[in-house]
Amino acid sequence: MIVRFGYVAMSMLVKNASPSKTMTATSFISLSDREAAVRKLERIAEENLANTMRLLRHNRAYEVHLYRFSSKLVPLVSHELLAEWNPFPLLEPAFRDIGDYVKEHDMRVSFHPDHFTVLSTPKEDVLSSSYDDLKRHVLMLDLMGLDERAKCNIHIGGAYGNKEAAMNRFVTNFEQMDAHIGSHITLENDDKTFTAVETLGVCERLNVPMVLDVHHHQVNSGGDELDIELWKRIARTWEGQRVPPKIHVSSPKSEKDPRGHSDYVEEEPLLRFLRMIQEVTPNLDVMLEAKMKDAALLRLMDKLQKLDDIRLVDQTTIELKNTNPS
DNA sequence: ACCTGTCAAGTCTGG
DNA sequence: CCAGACTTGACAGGT
Repeated sequence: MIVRFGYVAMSMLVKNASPSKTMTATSFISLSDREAAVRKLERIAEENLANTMRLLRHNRAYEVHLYRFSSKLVPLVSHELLAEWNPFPLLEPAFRDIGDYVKEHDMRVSFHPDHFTVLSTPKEDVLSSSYDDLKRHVLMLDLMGLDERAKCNIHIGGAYGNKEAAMNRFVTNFEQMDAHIGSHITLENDDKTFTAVETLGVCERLNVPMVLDVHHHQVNSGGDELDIELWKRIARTWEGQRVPPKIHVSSPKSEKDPRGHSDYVEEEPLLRFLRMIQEVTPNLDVMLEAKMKDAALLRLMDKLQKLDDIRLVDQTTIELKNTNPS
């Protein structure tokens, strides 16, 4: 089994390379020259895209093949103050450069729109801004020239006191969307509301791939065990996709705060999972969600490479050998 | 240079 | 019905 690892948005190793710089709405308003304020926002966006390129070069140097873009590349873009603003023509060359680099080096990239993108909502205005947000994320992928292998990962959303109704609303609202947008979406189980089994059910209804978050399942399992049969169903949602299944891993911050994310990732729970699925899954991608980002990734690789059943393929890819053929 | 409070968003909880 | 918690990285203003 071949497993690749990646990290989210920002680097702990590359200094001053934030891809998420922004401006507050308050300070935008406080600038008397609106034209100048908009130009400032555009400069920040260009800086975020330039830093994203720096991070991709860093990823190439460290042989990191998996990366999630920041969802805050363009500051205030969804704010009502800037409803008339369209910065994308200006930013198109920068997006294209990023996409060219991703394709040239065979990287797998994604977005994770923030948790206020909620397709299960009963509110018309929330649904409308959720559509806008997804549209904008897919537009950015389009500007990069990336196809449906590049995903926007979201959660089901709120339950509003009735999970069944909320899931049905999600399905209906999803089906209303342009199929092009839908082809870029993955669904992930969350840490409070929709469990892995519930999320999987929605994925199967919509024929959408599911990103399993192992940590979320630990704190919000609904009593369901993550066994090989459940994994086979999850893996099946990736059939026909041109990318391997992806999972998220992170470790609990503490006993007091089991849902929080710790700085680094414990290897033992991950290894148990990988050893369970290795016979049915030849290729897997693992996104680390740790506070220490790429530093956590390198530390995990350092620990994994010492194990007898693991061989490093490159700096962030392992081969897990099958030591239990039965 | 560093520290503390504030900011974006939607949902959920408590009062 | 409304205020506050939740989450996260970064701004903003202070020392």
